[in-house]
Amino acid sequence: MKEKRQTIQKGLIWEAVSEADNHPNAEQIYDMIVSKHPSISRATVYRNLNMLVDEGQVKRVRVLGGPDHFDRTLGKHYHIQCTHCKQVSDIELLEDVILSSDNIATHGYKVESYELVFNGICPDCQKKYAANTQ
Amino acid sequence: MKEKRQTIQKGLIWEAVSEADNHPNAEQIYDMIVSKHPSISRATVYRNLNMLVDEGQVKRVRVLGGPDHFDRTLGKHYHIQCTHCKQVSDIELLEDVILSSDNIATHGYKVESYELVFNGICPDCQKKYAANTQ
DNA sequence: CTCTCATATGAGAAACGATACCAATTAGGG
DNA sequence: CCCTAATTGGTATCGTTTCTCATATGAGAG
Repeated sequence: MKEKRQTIQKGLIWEAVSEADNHPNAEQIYDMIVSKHPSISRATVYRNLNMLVDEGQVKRVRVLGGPDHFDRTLGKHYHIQCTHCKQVSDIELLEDVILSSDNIATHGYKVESYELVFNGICPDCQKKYAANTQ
Repeated sequence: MKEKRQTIQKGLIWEAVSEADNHPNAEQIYDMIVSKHPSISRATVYRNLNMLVDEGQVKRVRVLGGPDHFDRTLGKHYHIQCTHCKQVSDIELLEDVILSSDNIATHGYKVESYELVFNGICPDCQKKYAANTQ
């Protein structure tokens, strides 16, 4: 029974996500790899990212109205995206949001999950805005 | 000073959102209008939906990994999307989630907003699943 | 070590949602 | 009833992602 081969591309993609500390998106991961392995295809990056997410090795960070980002940190935490530079960062809730099912009027829905995404301005962009008025 | 003309297209689009009780997306709104006004263009639907959102006349409901939906209900509430049929419905939190800034470790970010989107299975799809095993 | 073949890759096309562009139309003030 | 800037319809383009398919390759069998 042959399945799930270990390829050098998959290794490189996992490595890229693991080394990045900035929640890269697929394009950024492609850019990180293409210098070492110029023949890699975008399709391969997307395919393997999906596999790695399915296998639970990396986490997909969806944001609103933009490409998915990918996270090496697997534990439960939330994310904030800079409205200017689109960078994604971790964000922690000191007191976790508890959304128990008896706090939701579901109108017959069976609630499976929720996603909580923050938007804001990152430290770098705050500085830029302070310096010059744009 | 000429600005913000009232066009029949804009009227039809507002009407469609107002009459729909199912948080339609742009394509569904286009479908609703095209029977009465066959010459309308998708571009006009997108343009006017953006205008109506800017003017505060309808609310944009972003979901993760799918087209935006539009809501005639303007007050603060949340949404749930069916993972099967992609239908969007209102959902109310009996006790509102309070995300005060001193409950968030922001790592230097200036938090502006957050979006909370639920996923689940709608009543119709629950029935379908109960009936036949897929 | 080689053969085999199912799985993965690379390259490009296509899907999909949304926006940009531009010539033609039109709302609505004068 | 004009005039003209705002809006429209049609199409091209964009950004992100998936699909297709011929070629290449990992890894188990011999």
